[in-house]
Amino acid sequence: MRKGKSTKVDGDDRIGETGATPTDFGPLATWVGFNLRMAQEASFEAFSHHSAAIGENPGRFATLTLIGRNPGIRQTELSAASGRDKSSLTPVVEDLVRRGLVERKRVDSDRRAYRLNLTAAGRKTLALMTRAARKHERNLDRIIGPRDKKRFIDTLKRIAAEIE
Amino acid sequence: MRKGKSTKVDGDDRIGETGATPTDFGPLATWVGFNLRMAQEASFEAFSHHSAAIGENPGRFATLTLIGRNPGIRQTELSAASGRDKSSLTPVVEDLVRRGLVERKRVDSDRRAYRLNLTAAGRKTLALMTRAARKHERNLDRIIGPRDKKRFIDTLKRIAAEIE
DNA sequence: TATTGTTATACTCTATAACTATA
DNA sequence: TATAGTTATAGAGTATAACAATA
Repeated sequence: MRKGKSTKVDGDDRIGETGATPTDFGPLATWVGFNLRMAQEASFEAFSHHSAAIGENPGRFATLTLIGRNPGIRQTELSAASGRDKSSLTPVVEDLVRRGLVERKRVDSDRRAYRLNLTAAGRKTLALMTRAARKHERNLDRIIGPRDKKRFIDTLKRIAAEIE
Repeated sequence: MRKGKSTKVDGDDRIGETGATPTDFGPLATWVGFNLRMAQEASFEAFSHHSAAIGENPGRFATLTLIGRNPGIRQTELSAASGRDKSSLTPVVEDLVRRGLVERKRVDSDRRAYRLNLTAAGRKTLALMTRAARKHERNLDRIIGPRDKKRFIDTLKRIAAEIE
């Protein structure tokens, strides 16, 4: 969780005044990278709040969605799909299993691997989170405007795919 | 640092086939929040690479820029401007001072506080990072397209400011 | 009493490398 | 030899709470 960000600062007398002076962000203010980060952090935190009301967090949401959409997915696949190392996923899956949201079954044809599936409780939690996500999306839609949304998402996708 | 993300997964036989099957991202694929995160991570990682070539990281860049643009800024102001708790900033500033990029001076009129300024070495490092950032921005510009850039940044700013 | 910055502590998320058990 | 998943470990980045010095 993150502190609310404020652009104003108090008690700033470095330019010989006694009143508050806004901080100068310099070139940061006009750069895509910086604004991308600020927008993502704000959006992420807002969704964290919605998720917390369900007792979950945004990362769990992505994991549950991927498992729900790809029944029987194996951990290595899941790790590739979410762009995280498989070792990063171990504690996440462990937590979901422990809380009864996901079940693991050994694969008969390859006994090294597990298949992951949502349990009934997992589906229920995913449904709750999906509802929260839709609400969050409606907030974002309101800000972006329906006309620009498609192009906006397309640009984000191209950044993720093409940046080097 | 993060693994490259791949959408394809291998060895997926969960739907009775032997060939590779793309993972289904379900509603994630069309949601702003998710794509915002993916784009930000990709952009951040790309800039991390550029920064690493200078021996720095993106977080240091923002801090150095804020100090450079606001000479004599105090740590509490800096923490407000960057949206982080003051205690999170202590080790960052300590590191910058230790490496000779930033200097701290006690404020005469308020001996609890410090003022932060870049040293000559700090200005030099900031100049190098700024150059790397410009290169990174040119990559982003190429992807976004000059026509859409202004609107894209404006949308990001509004998300950061208005999301709840 | 309130504020500035530090310290102690803890939590989340991530990675690499070495390991096991299988293939 | 190679792969699936775990363990051990580490690092970055963040927060809260308590603290000393000063206001």
